[in-house]
Parts: sequence; C-alpha cells; structure tokens
Amino acid sequence: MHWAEAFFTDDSEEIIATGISPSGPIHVGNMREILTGDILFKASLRKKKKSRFIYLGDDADPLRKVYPFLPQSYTEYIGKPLYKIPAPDGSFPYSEYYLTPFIETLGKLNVKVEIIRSSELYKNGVFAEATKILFENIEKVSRILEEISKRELGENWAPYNPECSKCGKITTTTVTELSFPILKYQCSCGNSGECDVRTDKGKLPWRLEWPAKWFSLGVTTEPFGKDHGASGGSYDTGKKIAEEIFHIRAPKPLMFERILLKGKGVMHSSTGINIAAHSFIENAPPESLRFILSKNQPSRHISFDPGLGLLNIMDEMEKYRKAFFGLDKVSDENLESILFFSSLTGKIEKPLPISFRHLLTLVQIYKDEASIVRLGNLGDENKSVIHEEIEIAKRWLDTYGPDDIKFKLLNEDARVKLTPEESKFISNFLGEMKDMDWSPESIHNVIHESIKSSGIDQQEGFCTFYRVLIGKDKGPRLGYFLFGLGKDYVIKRLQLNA
RNA sequence: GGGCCCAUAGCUCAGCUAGGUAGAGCAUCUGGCUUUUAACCAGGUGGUCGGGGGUCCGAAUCCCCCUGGGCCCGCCA
Repeated sequence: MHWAEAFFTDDSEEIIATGISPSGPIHVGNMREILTGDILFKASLRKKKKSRFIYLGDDADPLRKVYPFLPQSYTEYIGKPLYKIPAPDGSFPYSEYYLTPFIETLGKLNVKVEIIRSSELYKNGVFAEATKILFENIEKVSRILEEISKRELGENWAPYNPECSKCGKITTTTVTELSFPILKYQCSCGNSGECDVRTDKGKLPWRLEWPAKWFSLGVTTEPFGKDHGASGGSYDTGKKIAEEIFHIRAPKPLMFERILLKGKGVMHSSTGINIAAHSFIENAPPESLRFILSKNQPSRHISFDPGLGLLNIMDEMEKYRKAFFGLDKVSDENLESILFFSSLTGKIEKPLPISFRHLLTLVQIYKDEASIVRLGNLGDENKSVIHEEIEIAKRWLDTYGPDDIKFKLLNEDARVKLTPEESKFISNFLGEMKDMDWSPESIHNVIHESIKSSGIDQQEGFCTFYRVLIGKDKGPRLGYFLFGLGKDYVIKRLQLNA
C-alpha cells in the first residue's frame, strides 16, 4: 500500500496541518512539508475520511538574522515580526513578499489548502484560550520544557515573548511581572511597558506555539522535518504539553527526511544551496516534483537533480502513465496511487504523444510551435497542454539543461574539415538524396545506404553529419533532424562541406 | 552525551505496518533490428537481504547488540 494510504488506519476526522516560515524564498526542500501534507490529505479523502488541510504561515516569527540574500541594512529589523517589517524590494510586509510566490506555487501544484497566517491567530484571539491555559499552568509547563529538553529556562522565562512598544522587537524583552492577561516587561532598548498576551503584541515561543496551534485548531496529523523529531526536540515537548496541559492527543506525526541538492548537500535558504520552488516549477514540469515526493518514502532523503536526473524522472513518470493506460508495463503495486498523488488536475493524466526528452530536441530544431506540433505528430488534441509543455521544455533547457544535451546550428557558411572518407560519404548522400522522398524515414534509410556504399564506419557516418551541422559528435535523431532543417538547407550545407 | 533515518543484485531502490519459495528499473550477457543528445524488442545471468545473537515450525520482515553512512539535538523555525 502507498505510504500515505497506509498512514491512516481508522476513519476518524482529520485536520492535517503544516507550517513553513516565510523568512526567505521558499525552496524545493521546504516543499516536502507542504506536499507531504497534501498527499496525506488526498489519501485521507480517498479513504472517505472527513478531512481539512491547513497551512500555517509563520509570519509572526521574528527575523532571526541578516540572511545572505538580504542587504546589511536589515540589521535593524532583527528580532521584529516578519509581518511588521518591509520586504527587500520595498514592498510591505516582508512575510507576504515570500508568501505570495509560494501560494502561487501551491496553486500550480494542485495543492488546495486553507492558508492561515499565525499573525491572524494572535490578532483574532484564537490563541487566547491556549495562552490562558499555559499561564495557569506555568510551573508545570516550565518543568516539562526543562525535563524533556534538558535545558534550564532561567529566572525570567515566561511563556510569552512580548513585543517592545518602542523598538518593535520581541527578542529583546524581559518579562518582569505576569498576571494573565497582562504582563510587564523591560526591553534592552531602555523601554518598559505592559502587554496583553491575548493580542498580537508579542508571540508564544515556538515550543509552546506548536502545541497551542494543535489545541486551537484541533490538529490531528502533522508532517514535519526530522529536526523537530530529535529526542528532547520540539515534538517531544509539544506532545507532553498537549497531553498534560491541554489534555488533547498530540497529532499523529509523520517525520520526513530532507531534500538534498545533488552533489551539493542539504537544501538551506541560508547556505544558498537551494532551488526556489516557484522557479523550479516554472522551468521544469511541475508534476515531476509531486511525482518524486509521492513515489519516495518520506523516511528517505531525496537527492534532487534538476538536470539529467529530472529527465530520468520524466521518463519514469511517462512510463508509469503509459502503464496505467495499458500501453506499457511497470511492476509497482502503488502505480495508481503514485500517479494520482502526482496529478495536477485531480485525475490521472494521459501520457502526451511525445516524451519530454524528444520534445527537448524538437524545440531546439524548430523555432515555431506549429512546426513542432507538425513534426512531432502532436495533433490538435492536447493543444494547450502541449503549448505549455513546449514552453517548459525551452525554459528547462535554458535553466537546467546540461551542455551535452544542447546544440546550435553552425553558421550557414561555416566550413568543417573532413577526411576523404567522410567527404565521399557526404557526396554519396548528396547524390542519392536528389530525387528521394523527403521524409524522416526515407532520410534515415538513405543515410544507411550511403554509409554502406561509401564503406565508412557507421558511427563515423552519423558523426560527420553532426560535425557539419552543429559542430558536435552527437546530436538528435538524424532523420527527423534533417527533415526539419529542410532539403534546401541541408543540400547547401553539405555541398559547402563535401 | 542523546535521538532519528538508511544499509536488500554492479548501481538506484520496492518488499518490513499484519513473519510463509527474494523483486523491479538501469547496467551486464545472448538473440533480433534500418543505432544517436542515456535507441527499441525478446530472453538470460546476477543477492549468506551490513554483521552477530534471540523469539519462532519458519525471519529481509519481530526483539537485543554491533558496524558503516546520512542527519538532528540552546534560542528561533
């Protein structure tokens, strides 16, 4: 059984939650969380469970540091909530600047999720009840944190970080007095003040905010990265607080491994080792990302390769699709589930009449879409899908295409040095092509005949064409290639080099 | 110091939740074919399931120990 379907063992209602901090560009590695959640959500619906799926944007988190992609001037914003500071391009606020492309990306990936900003939860008092309970049990809460996470909280610890009314930071305040719902603080900027913890004038610390979220929203299932799952980590403390303070069951956890960028290491926004999610799905087939995540077990890390590796993924996905429609064979008992969870439309898409790999060749030969459709024998059936696929193929080549898969025609007047055997072969071909039927198949046949009649090595023969036309030793299938270039063009180039 | 994940064919991985004759793709080999940006078709070879112990009629699967690799463990997320 598929991992997502095996995850649910009863028919109770599910509220599946995920959260990603919009503190920077959301990258492919971050997508594992939301897509794992989405796959679980869809699996629960398939099992006829009543379910909701929530994404919580942690926009109330403070800016931690000046990330490498930020100007140095951001030093002044460190410690302030992301939804209260400006974005790098001058727009406002910071959090929406990174949330917007992410939300667009979700749409393109067929992720239908309720989007909630944690700032709203504070503003609307949704956390008020949870906060009250935490304050009422402050002794017990701090003991749990200290015992399970094996750290000391210190004298001035409070279950709430107030925002300084003067400097706006929530990381520099020290609580001096607390009696729910009002708390007094002293800030290192010199200011002191009061704050109502039922409002958005501050924030719960992460280890309390997480279980408070479970309590306030009724979360039953939550996928999260392994960093939360370490012993003594935030899931451990959250679980205990859920059970002993809020008297609820902690959500069923699904811990997933990280996504690595092949050859580079773990994806991280702060190290620069990452691919922005919105950029990947613009420059590669979006369903490939869903396919990768639904096919792999969450517990396994994924070595992500947007170049040649992606082509293999596409080959595999096309094979799966064909197999689903009885046109190929794949021995994977989860074939149908994997395809369903990869789908961008809610149903399993038919395979296109052309592979992504072949399309990459066509878009390099032909400038106009009409020719690609004609030469690829694509028909009118999937016009808009094919249009989109062609655009993606072009962008993929520009963005991730490895050099040995790209080619450019040489200038029309370029001369290439050939051996006598090669020249003879070209001449033979020119002789034979005069009154041939100009179609990909017959071109292919004539090439083979010319190879035989000139006694040249087979591979040499093919190489000769590529050297004359694109200056490389390898290239696209010659029949289609020459056909697309046009008879006149081919004759011209060959005569010049014969 | 603590924790999690991974280890199954040359490579990438299924199979482990509920123990019952060890699987796929790629690579390789054989045969076919009018070879091309990692061609296609048919068939074959290939594994003490990391090591050791235990439970069991029976273990890749469950339990314990060990080894190797990856990752995590103040705050923040």
